Amino acid sequence: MNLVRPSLVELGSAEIRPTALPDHLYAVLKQKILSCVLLPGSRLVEKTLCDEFGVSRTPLREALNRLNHEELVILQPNAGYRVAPITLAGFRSLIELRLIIEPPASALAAVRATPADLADLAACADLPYDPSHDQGFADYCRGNARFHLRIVRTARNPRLENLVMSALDLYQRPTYLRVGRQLDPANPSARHREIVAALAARDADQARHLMEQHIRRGGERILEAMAAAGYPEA
Amino acid sequence: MNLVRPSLVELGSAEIRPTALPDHLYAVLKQKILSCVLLPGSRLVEKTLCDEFGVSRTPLREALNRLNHEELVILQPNAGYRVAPITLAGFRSLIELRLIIEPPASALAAVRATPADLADLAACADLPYDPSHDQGFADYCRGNARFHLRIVRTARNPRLENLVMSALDLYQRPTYLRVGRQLDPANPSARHREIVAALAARDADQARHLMEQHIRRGGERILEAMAAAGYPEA
DNA sequence: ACTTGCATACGTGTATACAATCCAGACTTT
DNA sequence: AAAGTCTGGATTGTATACACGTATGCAAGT
Repeated sequence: MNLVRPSLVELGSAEIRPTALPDHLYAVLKQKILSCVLLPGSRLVEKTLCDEFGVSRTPLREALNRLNHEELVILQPNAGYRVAPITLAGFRSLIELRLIIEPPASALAAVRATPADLADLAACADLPYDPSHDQGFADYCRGNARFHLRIVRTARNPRLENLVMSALDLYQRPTYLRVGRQLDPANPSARHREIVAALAARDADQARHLMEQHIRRGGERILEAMAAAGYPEA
Repeated sequence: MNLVRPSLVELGSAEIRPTALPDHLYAVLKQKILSCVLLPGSRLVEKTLCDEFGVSRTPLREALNRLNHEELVILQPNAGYRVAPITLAGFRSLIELRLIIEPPASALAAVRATPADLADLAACADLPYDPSHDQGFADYCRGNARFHLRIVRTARNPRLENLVMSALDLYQRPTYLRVGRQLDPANPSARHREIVAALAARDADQARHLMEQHIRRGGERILEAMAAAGYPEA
């Protein structure tokens, strides 16, 4: 490698020693895909990316393989890579997954939350919601994901946490494409606060129920917007 | 590559064209790890494995990376690979995951099952249970996994299917170590048939409930045996 | 005897060269 | 003119050589 590695824009995080090359490439590519800087369906060529990042094919291929197994890029053997397309069926299965995992995880969180968790969650619940600017919209999306992830973390099961993290990642892509952006009715902070209140009251059933409603409504809204925008079924 | 690739023992499956090298290595290593031919904690060295399989490091590393991300092997940077250890906490989180996913998936299956699904499931429900021989025990484990996977497939959500597949894989390892083998009370075929009956009756709630009981009991039994066998908490 | 420092060997991390495969376009043939 | 085939280029798949970091064993000093 003969190029200085560009430092990953990492908000707040210390980033002491330079990240391992494949991890770094993975993170950057993933960010570009999730934020639709690399559009769904666009072609990815190893050589081109190597030149762009100033690395050889070996670490890059490791990153692409990882993205491939997470279904963010598609690799047709001996043919090439493409950024995974966005489909209605794919998004539906994602909503279904979230509906299965996050409500029970919230119920667990109601049982297992410490006072520190609750304080943290209360701080995460309120989101800055300013859809008039791109940056404001992006901040809102990240804040929303952070809240949901923080809930699952409170359930104290690392497997669940990883799963939801991955699901939220995939979830952000249609959102970033501004599908359903204008349809956003109101800031979901109110609903978030209700959920936190249920956790604080140790009301597992209520937490489960509120989370289910919350995810279902948001998912249906985006799904409708996607259908209206003409995304393919599969 | 100058060596004939050993064909993967694939029961029934056609295996038309030779599998891609990394996929093949991944499958073989995974099988060895899950069946505890490669014991938890044992060291894996790239060069050694390369010689053994007659391939170069590139495709092998791809397989190891995949296993690493699935938490079947652990890689400490610049130090080496080890087969992931088995811990009580890890297994507990796995049970919790199955308890969250499979019961709702069964409920979905009750709604979405076709007559063909039901026939298939009925055929999968009965397991050959002969714990007196190693082979009989292994067959039982595989049959059990196949049944649970067939249920989830009936839910018609590929994401759920992949998740449960991965969870069942990890689940088999403690079982293969014969932990809790002698404690096995009876063939679970009866419980499986009850679940299939609930699906056939389109009784989603009953299917969910039965599946939850089934997983909880099996999990607790293995967990107790693991604790008795002295597996570490973490 | 125990600790500390260094040298060496071992194993992973990266780069690059080579082989196999697929696709596109042009040419030939019917 | 249409269809089939062949050839060239592009891109991934694999192998291998080199660079770097880490651990281990030995020796010297306390």
